[in-house]
Amino acid sequence: MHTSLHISQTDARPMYLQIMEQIRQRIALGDWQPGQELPSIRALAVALRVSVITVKRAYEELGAEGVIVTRHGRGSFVADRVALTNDLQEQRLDEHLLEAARLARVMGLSDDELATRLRKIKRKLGKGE
Amino acid sequence: MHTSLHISQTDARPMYLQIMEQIRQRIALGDWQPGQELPSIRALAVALRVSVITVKRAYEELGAEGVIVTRHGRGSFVADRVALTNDLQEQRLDEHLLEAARLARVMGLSDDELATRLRKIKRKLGKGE
DNA sequence: TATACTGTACATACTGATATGCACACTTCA
DNA sequence: TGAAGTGTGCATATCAGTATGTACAGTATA
Repeated sequence: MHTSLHISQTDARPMYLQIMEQIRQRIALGDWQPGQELPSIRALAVALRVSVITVKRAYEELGAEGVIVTRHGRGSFVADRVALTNDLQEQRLDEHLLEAARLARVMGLSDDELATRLRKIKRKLGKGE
Repeated sequence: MHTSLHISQTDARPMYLQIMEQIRQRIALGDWQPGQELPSIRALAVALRVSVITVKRAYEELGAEGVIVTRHGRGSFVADRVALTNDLQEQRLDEHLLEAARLARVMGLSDDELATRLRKIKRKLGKGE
């Protein structure tokens, strides 16, 4: 199954978030298909040199988001219809973007300046955390 | 001087942040003028029923932002040239962009997708109002 | 049904952020 | 100079988030 997920020690974000993100990405890329079984939490824990519980937490939250489905004693699977982007998150994203756009207009920022600002912040985000 | 700052217990954000924000607002509104002395940390601590140290922390961070200036043994004062209206807006803009970037990453959105989303929202904003 | 896989529950440890009290240092001015 | 006002340093308490190991429970199948 060559999971090839990995934990970055230099990444300040919690491990369970890193795991969640990489799984989301695998699914988004079509690398892992709907219905397909995910690595067991034990197997993944060993591969990542991380506690079972940490993987469990990642799976739990992905389950709550509807990205995967977990069955006691059976395993975890990519959800059939993957609402990969949570509606709630999408709504929050738009709220922040809208407020940002409003402020930018008030401050007289051009589209380019705003876009540049966003890029800069994304860079910092990727590096710092 | 009727400070009339207050701490909301129902507000989940830390007290020192609430204090910072209210002081920024007073200054932005011109309620507190450049050079004007702020309440002493002790006085404010008593008024807000909060520890001296909590107020100190708020003042420290406002000092680091250049919004106020603190002199040992003298007191704290509104900074002389407070480009606060703009700084404040700029800060809020960055906060929204940062949160948007965070969400986008969590949702697995690419840079392009995020930028497109922002453009779309800006268009709608320009038309609607 | 026994075995070897699955996931789960729980008690605990560690860390960083937040909030605190009190003794101390600086400044002003009567 | 001393009293009364400023801010500061430090040791500590509390809490939420993160991470852990191990004993337990469900499922499949030889």
